Amino acid sequence: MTDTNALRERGLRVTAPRLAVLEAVGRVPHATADRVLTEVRRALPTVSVQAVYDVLHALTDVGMLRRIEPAGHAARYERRVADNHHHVVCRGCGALDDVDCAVGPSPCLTPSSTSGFTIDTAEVTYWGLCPACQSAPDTHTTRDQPVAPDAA
Amino acid sequence: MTDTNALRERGLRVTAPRLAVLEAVGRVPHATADRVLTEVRRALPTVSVQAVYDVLHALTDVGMLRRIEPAGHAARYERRVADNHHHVVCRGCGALDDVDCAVGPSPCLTPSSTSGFTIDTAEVTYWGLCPACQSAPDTHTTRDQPVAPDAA
DNA sequence: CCCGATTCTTGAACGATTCCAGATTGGTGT
DNA sequence: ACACCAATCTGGAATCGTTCAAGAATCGGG
Repeated sequence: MTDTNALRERGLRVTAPRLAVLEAVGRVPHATADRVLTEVRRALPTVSVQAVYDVLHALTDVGMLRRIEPAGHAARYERRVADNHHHVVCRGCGALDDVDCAVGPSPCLTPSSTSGFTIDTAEVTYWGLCPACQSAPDTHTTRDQPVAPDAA
Repeated sequence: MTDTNALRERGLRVTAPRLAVLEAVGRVPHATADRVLTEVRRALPTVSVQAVYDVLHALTDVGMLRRIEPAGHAARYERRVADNHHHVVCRGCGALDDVDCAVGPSPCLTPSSTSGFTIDTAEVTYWGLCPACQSAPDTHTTRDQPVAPDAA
């Protein structure tokens, strides 16, 4: 299945920015909007900030991308794989990685009392320290030279 | 245990803004910083935005408050009770409520592979619709109640 | 190949939060 | 009680990520 066909199937027009965004998110695991912009501009130097946001929204809406929004950090995007995995976020540098849930397909999905809410999703986020921040306890104050695994 | 004593025990100074913030957060279940500011100003009209943020941070740091940051919404604060409960967030209006985890003390707390991360917390957020938004699917734009503006 | 709807560009605005510098205050030691 | 000094507060401006607005460009069915 090509990206072109995938777009058509969902009733979306096939445009250069959209293909480029899909390619970029596929290549850079958990890219921020800003990172996507940078990547896309290597191929299409003129794409606007707005175009990237529009495309990310459009693709997220039709389920071709998944958006992750760790508290206190910019949103990240990943190509949606059908599985229901979760994420770890580093408290030090914000690095993000995938985590498969150890216990069954959907644990925690059935809260005891929901106060009348209709629940459609349960989202699990793990917080901790990435390997780099474990060995360099206070280095995260240096915002300019992040040791973050996916920052470079 | 008075708030005054609780503050002293943690080595924090006892100031009017701090007591007022504690009182406000205790009274308004999941208040945003802005809401806390409004509440506090009823008693102390001159407190600054900054003072409220400073106090919220200080109290959060020593564990007297817990901060909740639902994706796409302003942070909320609650008086910490020792239990480990989770939260439901309404996709329609951003309403937030407490949820007790149905399955045991800490399910999902042991992910299979953590990519070398040291995990200290597992956070669970449920997403769905609150009772009001279930019966009024698209009406939340016309509501006067200043709940969080939503991207939906 | 033409047209209308969708998508893109540019540029400015936005809300939540933080940074800054200086004035004020709490509470420990005397 | 008194003074002192660091912790705290005030006011205002700045920051980040994201969105709004209006017009120009593009996609793709007929």
